[in-house]
Amino acid sequence: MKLLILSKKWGLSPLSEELERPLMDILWTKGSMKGRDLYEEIRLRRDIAYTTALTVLDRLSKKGFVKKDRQSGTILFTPAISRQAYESAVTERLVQKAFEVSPDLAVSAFADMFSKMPKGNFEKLEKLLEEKKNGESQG
Amino acid sequence: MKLLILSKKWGLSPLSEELERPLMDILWTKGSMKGRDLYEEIRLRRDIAYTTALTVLDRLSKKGFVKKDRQSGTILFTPAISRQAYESAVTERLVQKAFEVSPDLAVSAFADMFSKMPKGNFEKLEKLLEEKKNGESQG
DNA sequence: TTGACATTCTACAGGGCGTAGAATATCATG
DNA sequence: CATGATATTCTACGCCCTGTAGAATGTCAA
Repeated sequence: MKLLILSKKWGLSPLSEELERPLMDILWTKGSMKGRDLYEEIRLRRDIAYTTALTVLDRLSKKGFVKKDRQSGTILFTPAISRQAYESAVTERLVQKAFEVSPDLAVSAFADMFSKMPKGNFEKLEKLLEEKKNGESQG
Repeated sequence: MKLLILSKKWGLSPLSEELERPLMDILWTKGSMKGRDLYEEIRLRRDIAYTTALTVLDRLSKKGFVKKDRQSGTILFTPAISRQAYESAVTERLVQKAFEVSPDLAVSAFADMFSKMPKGNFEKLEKLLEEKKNGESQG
């Protein structure tokens, strides 16, 4: 099974770096939090109002990124999707789009990328490719 | 030298598929055109006003995608960047972003991509990688 | 100078997001 | 149960991007 984060209204929305992503980062790091604590945390970095944080958090929940569980009056915010899953979905989308534009160019862009990276990844890729070549498509 | 299509205001703007891209496609295909002709062309696909097409064309020129040359009253619109260059810049950006999110995940996303592709690309990549490995970074 | 045609200006709508005050809900406690 | 503290939701505005197009203005041949 594959998480897609695709809704009618927000086709994958790579979270905005401005506020959404930072908020998710906090949540991903801390696990579950009350709005107030989340606010305290984000406040360390940006000078915004409490309601601003809460509004965005609410939108995030409507987009399916955050789960809200009422714990007697106070709501507990929890990531509805793991950082891993999110990053995975995003990279997948990006890569997919790159190939949509042009497989050839995508391939060279990648090759290029590798020429600027630590050797380690090189072997990693070759290994992955080798696996794929031999057809283990483990899901 | 590397085309970036980056402006203060429009950081790479992958052209919208709605109108911008279709217009550029026409321009890329036909080379240079007068506004009227371009309009006739786009009109075959979408029912919009002449000024709509011209407005978008104008914005495109402000973004640096289109060059406008006045030919006695009438303007000749010409792509300021080739389709190739555009696609190249876009895929590069996409790939780059994928790696920014997570090199590991980017690599597997790519490997994944390859497992669903014609064999040809497989060898192509291996060849490219081989080249990079041996350090020919031809510009 | 005028009329036909082209280009530019101005404007609005709609969606996303940051922003936050107003309104409302929840709950412990008196 | 009423109240006040605290939390959540509603409503709204601004800004940006893009599609949309009429109004205003420019260009040129006749």
